[in-house]
Amino acid sequence: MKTSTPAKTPRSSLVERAYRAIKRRIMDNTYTPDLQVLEQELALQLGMSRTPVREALIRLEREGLVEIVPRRGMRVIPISPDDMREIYEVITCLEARAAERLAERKPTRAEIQPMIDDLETMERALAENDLDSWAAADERFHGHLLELCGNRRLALMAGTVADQAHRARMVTLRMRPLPVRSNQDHRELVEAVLAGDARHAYEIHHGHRRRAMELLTDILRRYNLSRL
Amino acid sequence: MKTSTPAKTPRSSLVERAYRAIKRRIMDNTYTPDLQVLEQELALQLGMSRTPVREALIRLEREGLVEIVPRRGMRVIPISPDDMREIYEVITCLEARAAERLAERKPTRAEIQPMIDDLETMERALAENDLDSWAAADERFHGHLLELCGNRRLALMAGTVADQAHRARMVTLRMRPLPVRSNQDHRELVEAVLAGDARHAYEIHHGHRRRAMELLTDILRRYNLSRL
DNA sequence: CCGTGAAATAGCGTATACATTATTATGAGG
DNA sequence: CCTCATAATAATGTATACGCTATTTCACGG
Repeated sequence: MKTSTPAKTPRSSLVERAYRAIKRRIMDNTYTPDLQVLEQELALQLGMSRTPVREALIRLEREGLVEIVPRRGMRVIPISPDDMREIYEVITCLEARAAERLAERKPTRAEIQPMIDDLETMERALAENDLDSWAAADERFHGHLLELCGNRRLALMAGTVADQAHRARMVTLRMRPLPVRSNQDHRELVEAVLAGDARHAYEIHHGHRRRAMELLTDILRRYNLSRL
Repeated sequence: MKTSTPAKTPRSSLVERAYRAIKRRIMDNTYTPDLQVLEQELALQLGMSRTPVREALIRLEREGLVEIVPRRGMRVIPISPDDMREIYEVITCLEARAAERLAERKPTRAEIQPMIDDLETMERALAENDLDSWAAADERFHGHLLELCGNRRLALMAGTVADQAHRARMVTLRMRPLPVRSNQDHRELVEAVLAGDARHAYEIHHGHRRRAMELLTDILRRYNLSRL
């Protein structure tokens, strides 16, 4: 009988490093949608050969972050108002269900402490007018909601599609009104979850995301940002 | 199984061929979850080198169909009752929204003709007790709903996660009661869509998928199928 | 100056080579 | 016969090689 332990994938593989590095540069807008970056160039910058770079690019392509154009290299996929709507529609369905599911589980305060921490960070950040810190905590809050909801596939998909909108959200961060209502929504969600009121949790979060969608698509349209 | 080929990539690329071939074998249960298939083996069978095989496997891994275990090759991911629940939960949110969206658009009968054709095929198949033909039309029906809903990201995600459950659905096809209610749901959905009644379309489809979820998870549990 | 086609170039897709490392096999000692 | 250390093996992860073809360059005629 073989007592073979499942071999672990090396977390520090070159593919993994390439994936992370390229993804980071996409997220922080180092690579903009008009820029073409060649495989060879990436390989050179990352100090590795084209092979792991290619494999990382395939992952990023599947996540909807880049497009691989033969002979042109990779290109970050730009976000139009319609894309934003598509993305938020998906997020809205999935996260609202996550909220509902989490509330159904009637978690203890300790279990959702990460969300509560994020909530408090957001409130402090808003009071101090620190939008960057607010945005970071907002993303963590939504991430924790997904993590805690208990459906890994749902979490993965919602996270993937949310990442597609990250750059656009950052760019528009200062074109939005202050996220006062957002913070209210977050607090109400936490309360509904703690109360185990699944229906209410669903409704709150659904409305929360839907309003964000309207807000963002409006901004993109108003400022004529069709290829963010 | 539908594999949208990015127009840019030559449809005859080896990666694409490998992807299709391996995916087909997974879907029709040629490769079962316990079977380990090595990269080299796949390459040999497909008459190509390991490189395109690896790239295809990365795609399949991102779609949640296989796991790549270093030194053990690829392994089809088995479906447990909990997995089935996760999958159907995602499908339920997304497809219900797709139905709602489609109805909102108030499409003409001609626009949704593909769905109507599938519907009729399903009704005929059920009358003739041809379950395989029914199942194929059922998949096409849901695929067409997604295609027509007008949100490509939503369609892609729902399709991807639905594919994860394909094998399990096929295996349990004959353990279910006859899909009489299913056909009713489908017809009602089409009618609600044609009437432009978005709310109703949402409710019908949501219930439809939720019932399917309960049915399937029950069957998996009852027959003790924990690694399908 | 502009359009056209041939030649040059570049970048990719795929194959192959190679080093690393987990797994299996081997063997000695108890 | 079993245990543990060590050697052999195998499959991967990554690098490199190479030919194909789209794109660009460039010469030349209109």
